[in-house]
Formats: sequence, structure tokens, C-alpha cells
Amino acid sequence: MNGQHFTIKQVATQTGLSAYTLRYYEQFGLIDPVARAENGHRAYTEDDIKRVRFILRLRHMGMSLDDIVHFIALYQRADNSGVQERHQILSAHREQVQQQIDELCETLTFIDMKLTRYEDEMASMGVECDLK
Amino acid sequence: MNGQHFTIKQVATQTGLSAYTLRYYEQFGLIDPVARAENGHRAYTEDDIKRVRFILRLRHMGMSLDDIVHFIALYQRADNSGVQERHQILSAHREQVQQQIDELCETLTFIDMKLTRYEDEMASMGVECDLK
DNA sequence: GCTTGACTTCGAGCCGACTCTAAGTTGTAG
DNA sequence: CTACAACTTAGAGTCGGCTCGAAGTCAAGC
Repeated sequence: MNGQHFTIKQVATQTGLSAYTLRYYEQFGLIDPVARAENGHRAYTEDDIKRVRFILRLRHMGMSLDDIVHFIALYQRADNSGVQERHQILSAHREQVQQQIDELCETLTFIDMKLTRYEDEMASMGVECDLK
Repeated sequence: MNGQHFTIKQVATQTGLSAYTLRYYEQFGLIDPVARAENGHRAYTEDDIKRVRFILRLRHMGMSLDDIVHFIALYQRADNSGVQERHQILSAHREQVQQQIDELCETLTFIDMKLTRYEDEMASMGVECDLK
């Protein structure tokens, strides 16, 4: 309906990605080949930009480019078969994220132990100084 | 005191690192040059192994090799000056870890929203099937 | 004497996700 | 006519952290 087109630079500015990255994503298969203007320059549609934003959301939640390609392919399916698999993928991904969180929390506890120790050391050094 | 020595393979097995990685760490400056047997093979001491384990703990909490080099250098200092800086580095690192956790938690919430939506979709499709 | 195996070195290759270079085309302004 | 900017392409380079290959040394076993 809305026939507006955008240059790669405009899309870059809008999405925060570099023009390099946009071409890279296209070549990688994340974005369908973008239509061209008469001069051969890429002319992005609103839909292309939506796609980019969607990719960014998946990236932001730590999904790899390969996985995103797969995930998007499931959206391409007209039938209902994609939904279940998307649910599967996403809940597998959820597991991973949860695991990372757990590990980082352990790390945090460990760091805090260390920090407390250093604080004690520094404090006792202070005492020694007082006594001297 | 305890003059026992270990081959690179033994250390690899003990620490879970590969022999490649152990050489790499040494070349990187994480481990002081390891003493050699008459045949030129590395002969690790208990202290070397302790060092490796220490590195592993820092690695495990997500510290980069460069940062670990720096951090260990502070332990090398005989005077008290290292403690404070170690505390600084560690609390800076703590910040980073905390931030990662926060981001991942947001991600988790986002994923859960998506999952719920997919479940709804699947459920409504089920209903449609029932009605058919 | 010869093979086997564990080591040594140096340098190259790999992974993911970009990031950039070089050379070429096109369109506009002075 | 020329300069410049914005794009195009294919392919190379970067980063961190390994991982491996090739060629050489050395001690033990048959």
C-alpha cells in the first residue's frame, strides 16, 4: 500500500546497524534480496525494515544468526506447523538464557566473597598502620 | 618443598585444558615460563598448576585473558598496593556481570511473553479444530 | 637400526559477527 | 569536463580464544 522506499543509509540510521551489516545480513540470508532502484542501489521497503527490527529483537536476546535464519523460515510457512516449532526453539533458547543467568549469579556470589576478603585485608592493613 | 613435576599432558588432564591451551596461556603471559626437564619438555610444578586453576576461576567468571594478566600482575606486587586495585577491578567486573544478568532477565521476560503468545495461538487452533 | 609416541617450535586456520578495502558505476553540482 | 558523493561488488581483515599442522628432537621398545 505504502510504496515508500529507503536507501541503505536511511535504514542504517533508522535501525542502528551499519550499511555493511545490512548487506551482510542480506547475503547471510536473514533478509530476502532487497529490491533495487534503476541505478542498482538497494531500495528497502517498510516490510524489509520490519524484518530488520525483528532480527534485532532476536539478536538482542542472544540468538545466533544461524538460529535466526531457521526461526524466520518457520514464519514463512503458511500452515500452522511453524508455531509449534517456534515454541520449541524459543523454549530451548529460554533454557539457555536461564542457564547463563544461573552461572552469572554464581559468579556474582563468588566475586562478592572475593571482594569481602579484599575489604578485610585492606581493613586489617589499616589497623596495623594505626598500631604502628 | 615438594619437588614433584608434571608433564603437560598430566596438567591438561588435571585441569581440563588442552595441552595446546596450556602452551597458549604460557605464551600469552598468563603463566610464567614453565621449567624444563633435561629433554626440553615442560615440567610443571604444583605452583604452576595452582596458577592454572586460579586462571580458570577468573575465566569462569567471564574475565578476558588480558584482564587476567593484569589482575595477576597485581598479585605479584609485594606491597599492599595491589589489594586496592584488585578490589577496583573486581568490583568493576561485578558491575559488568550484574549488567549481563539484568539484560538476560529482560530477555527472559520477553521470551516468556512470546511463548505465551504461541501457546495461545496453538490453543485457539486447537479450538478451531474442535469446532470443525 | 627403526619405529613409535610424546613432546618441542612456529605459524596458520577456525569460529561468529561483523568491518573494511579496492575497484567500479551512477547521479548531481559547479 | 571534472569532481565528488553515494552506492555497488567480491574478497580480505579483525577480534578473542583457542586449535591444529608440519617439521624436528628425544627416549624407549623390538
